[in-house]
Amino acid sequence: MQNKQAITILAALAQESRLAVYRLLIEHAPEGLAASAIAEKLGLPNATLSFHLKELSHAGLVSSRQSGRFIYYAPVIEAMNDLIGYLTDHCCSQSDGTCSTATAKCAPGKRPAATTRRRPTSA
Amino acid sequence: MQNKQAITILAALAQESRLAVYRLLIEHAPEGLAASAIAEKLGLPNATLSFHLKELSHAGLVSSRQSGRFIYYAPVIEAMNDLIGYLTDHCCSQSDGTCSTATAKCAPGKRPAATTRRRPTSA
DNA sequence: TCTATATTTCCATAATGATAGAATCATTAA
DNA sequence: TTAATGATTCTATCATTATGGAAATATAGA
Repeated sequence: MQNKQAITILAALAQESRLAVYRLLIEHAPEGLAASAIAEKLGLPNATLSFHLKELSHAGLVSSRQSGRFIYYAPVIEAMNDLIGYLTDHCCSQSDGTCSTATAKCAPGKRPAATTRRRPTSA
Repeated sequence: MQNKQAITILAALAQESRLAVYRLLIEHAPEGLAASAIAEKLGLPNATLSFHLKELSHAGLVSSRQSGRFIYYAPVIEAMNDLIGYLTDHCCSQSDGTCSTATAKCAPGKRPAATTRRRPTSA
């Protein structure tokens, strides 16, 4: 993943409403949700939501498909994976050539689906 | 990790100069670099760099320590780990209670230190 | 067609973020 | 104390992003 692409994705997620939209879509993956449903669930005006969906879309974090009068938005897991990969590749010391401590923390072998969970210090 | 904290960190990283600063510091972990060295290496005016360092600092992504007339900035790996943890916890479908596909991608068991690397599709 | 609904674009406004020169503060050495 | 250097804050300016009402653009059903 390129630097600029990472910045685009980071910026897309670094906004309260957009992060909420993305997380909501994750909860409804892989089908996604219609824009109207998102707007209602998050209490966002249509125009505002549309603006944010465009941002997320542009960043490649969500995809859209039309179904009748509805447009369904769904998360693009791969984009998030790429971002996590990018961060993981740059989250640990590279001066000594290894990622010893950090890797253990960054990429634990197995993890349960959790909402409020601490990173395991000793994976 | 809280939502707002994640947004703060994401916003701190979602800026070209700041991401460059952070990556530079990662290359020089754990000692870090003096502000002057960062400014020189990245070609940033002092005032501009100081502004960005404050942002990174505020987000908890870097720490600073004074040494003589120099102030050394170092990356806080834990903050990045927390962010990756947060993203990992929300990067995959939760509707079915599992993270099957996504987990394999998000959290590969072991990975080498790489600069330009693709996420392994089959971990 | 006409109507209702879903969504986006347009637009103006407000809020926030970035930039960098100049002034200021802090530390050290002479 | 004075001078030199490292770093931050002050300040003004410019640029970007967010907001949301109103108008415009689809789509589907009557």
